[in-house]
Amino acid sequence: MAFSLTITEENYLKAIFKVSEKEKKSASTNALSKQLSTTPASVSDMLRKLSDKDLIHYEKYKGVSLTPKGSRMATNLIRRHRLWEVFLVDKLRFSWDQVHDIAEELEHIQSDELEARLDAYLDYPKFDPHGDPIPNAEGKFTIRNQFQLSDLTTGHEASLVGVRTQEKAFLKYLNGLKIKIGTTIHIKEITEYDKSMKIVINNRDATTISHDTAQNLLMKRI
Amino acid sequence: MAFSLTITEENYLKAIFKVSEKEKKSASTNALSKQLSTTPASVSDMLRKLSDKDLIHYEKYKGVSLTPKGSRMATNLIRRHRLWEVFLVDKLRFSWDQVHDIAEELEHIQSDELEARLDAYLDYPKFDPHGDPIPNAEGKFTIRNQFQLSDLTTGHEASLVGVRTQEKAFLKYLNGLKIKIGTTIHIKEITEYDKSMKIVINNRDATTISHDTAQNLLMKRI
DNA sequence: AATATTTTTTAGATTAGTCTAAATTTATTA
DNA sequence: TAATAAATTTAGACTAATCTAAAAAATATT
Repeated sequence: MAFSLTITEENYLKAIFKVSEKEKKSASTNALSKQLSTTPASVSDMLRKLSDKDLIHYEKYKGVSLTPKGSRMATNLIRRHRLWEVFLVDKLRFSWDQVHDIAEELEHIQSDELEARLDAYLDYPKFDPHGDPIPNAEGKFTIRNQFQLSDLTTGHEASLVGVRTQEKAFLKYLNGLKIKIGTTIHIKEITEYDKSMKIVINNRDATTISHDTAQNLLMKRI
Repeated sequence: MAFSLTITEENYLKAIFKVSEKEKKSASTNALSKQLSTTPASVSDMLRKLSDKDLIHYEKYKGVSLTPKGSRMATNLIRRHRLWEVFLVDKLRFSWDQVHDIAEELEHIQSDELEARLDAYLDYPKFDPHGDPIPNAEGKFTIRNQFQLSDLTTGHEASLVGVRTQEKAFLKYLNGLKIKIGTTIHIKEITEYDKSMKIVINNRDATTISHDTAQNLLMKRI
């Protein structure tokens, strides 16, 4: 029996998934309140509710983790979110910095049939427009060999497969540099004192990027 | 300043629009409670709120009508609903009896940009999969010369442009008869006592339909 | 180990949307 | 037109999600 959650409950599950993934351990009340822009008190309340529904493992003062059931629902939301992002970029020609908020709403539309048909219509994409993997219907993520551009040394080149942050300002900055998924980056020089990099983009434009930027670019060998 | 309403408020506006249109006058509390499957008490509460926001004209015990502002919001919801239905049928290959409930959720996604891009992607459709007109961005509906199949006499033929009800059972019945938008119907015979009609569909299959069915088929001359 | 600090939970309130039951207004009909 | 019925509104209560302030537990520090 497919029981359904409120949008708020769904957002809590997603937040728990994200925080646990980032911190590599159970999520704290405080971390969740930050992720969700609510107060810790609200989080405590909701954790009790989600626990009653068997979606999370929760012991007071000990942090939370998802049960298999909660995890399935969270990955399904991520799947829907990323499928909609592909739709918005590939079909409706939105740019990659415009799609997050809209997909944040679209992911809550309740229909397995819609999810399946959208997936087929988009030709079963494995990655979203930011290079993040789209879990399959069973919740499995494709793992990819990737590394930060900042890990590369002078003279080497690599191809962009993803970004580590989706801040709009960052994505727009990349637009300006004509850097997108698939773009080739060649490292010409690394400044020693601040690790900034002189790079060539797609064998055409030369520019210099900060270490911070280089850390946010996920690459694969060509 | 584009202020936004809750999904519930939006649904009330749509209900008021629909009831007023059907009854050709201001909507009563009871009619709205039926349309929305709530109690009259809930409707009274909400009417006060919508009135405070200048979305409806409301005098206690006198029924309600939409203000220009409320009307704009209602027609915009109808526009979005119908655009999504076109998407679901034309692009995702849903059948016309499956799309209402999903569009009912999709219409509430808040993004003018999304609406505009979807419209362009679908090539600015003027009618939805049930033949209902899609209002333009200014809220204007295309008016069409149409009549019920039941108004036609023996020997004449016409082409289906819409349906008067979207009950799933009715739409599925039409699927079974291979009747859809654009289908040609030729009237062979009308039984006098119950007004049932012997018809030929697309110059191929002959069948008999009830007067009730004939009243729900909207046609245009060929 | 005792104290101070941080984190988390509880208590009590608030808002949106809903309900039932009672009160009030409007409409119908005898 | 007075009585009855129907429609509508109000009163009071409930749930979900949130908040602030206070209490309690866990962690860090001296």
